Amino acid sequence: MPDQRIEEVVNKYISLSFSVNKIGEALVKEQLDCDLTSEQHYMLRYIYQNHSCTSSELADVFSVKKSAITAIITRLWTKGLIKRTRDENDRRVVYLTLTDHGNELYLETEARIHKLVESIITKFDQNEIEMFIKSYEKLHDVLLETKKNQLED
Amino acid sequence: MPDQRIEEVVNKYISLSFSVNKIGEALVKEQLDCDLTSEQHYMLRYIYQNHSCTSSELADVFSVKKSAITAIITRLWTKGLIKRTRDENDRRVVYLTLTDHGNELYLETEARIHKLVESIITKFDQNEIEMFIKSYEKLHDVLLETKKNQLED
DNA sequence: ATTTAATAGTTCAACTATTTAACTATCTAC
DNA sequence: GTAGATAGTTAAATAGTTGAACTATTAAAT
Repeated sequence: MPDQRIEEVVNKYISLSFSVNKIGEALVKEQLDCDLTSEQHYMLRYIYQNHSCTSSELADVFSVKKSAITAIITRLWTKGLIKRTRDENDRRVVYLTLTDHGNELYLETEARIHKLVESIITKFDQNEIEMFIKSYEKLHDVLLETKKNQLED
Repeated sequence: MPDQRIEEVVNKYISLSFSVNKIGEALVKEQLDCDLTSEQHYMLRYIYQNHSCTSSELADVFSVKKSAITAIITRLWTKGLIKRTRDENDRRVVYLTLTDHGNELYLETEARIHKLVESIITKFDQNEIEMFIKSYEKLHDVLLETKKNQLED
């Protein structure tokens, strides 16, 4: 690829990713309950999908410090959406799981978000969206790799 | 597309977009000066690309309320990175422009981010990245349309 | 011309998210 | 047993965001 085209693609990617993210987040936020924030929802999502997880795991996945996770999960705990359980073999470790209420709320919210995303996905033809997802997955892998390389610096 | 596959694609899109955004943002944040936040940088970026803009425009582009913009631009103003100029024909309107310092800082930072994004983009073959960008653009258009439709509700 | 309605941006208070630094257990390695 | 490392928490400070109210200012209606 000629250098000039790379420059254009890079610029386009930066602008698109910014805008897609902003609008995407705003649309998702409208599907949330008034007392659940976007970060909180994604946290419930991760816990739901993994049945249980630790603060360190969340900190890694969300690319933030452990103390940020503590603040968010304390709010979720205060709302009765998650519970904390100490690991019996390593008392430093706390497992986070969803309460019944947390489970219900998550599922209701996620259903609304699914509907939203579905309305968007179905505007693409099948071949195009499959190719897009495949490249998105590759992008994800490249970003993960880049993140790991920078951690080693 | 069969319903089941739609469900899979939707779920995959939600997970990927969350993760790509989180990691992408973390990587970008590492290219910033220690006293410039991600939001502030993107604001400088928008002002730079448009030479001048209003708070309302920024609020629309960033999908936030005008008061959020006021808070951010006041911080940028305090740092000497932008200036405010009242429109002479409509005294309610304030135009935001970059100062020389703001300009310099933006360009330096953006160069580092470009390098980062370039290192990622060049991991794709030309055909794939061109197709990806094309679909990303379409996604952007669909999201914009969806946002507009929801504003009318 | 006057009044009412709408708009741009600001202010304020409250809340959420994030960081850093320090801390309290707890575990691991020697 | 001691030193070092780790998981998660605490506290303070900063940034971002919302909703409500506000101050001009402009536009529309009367």
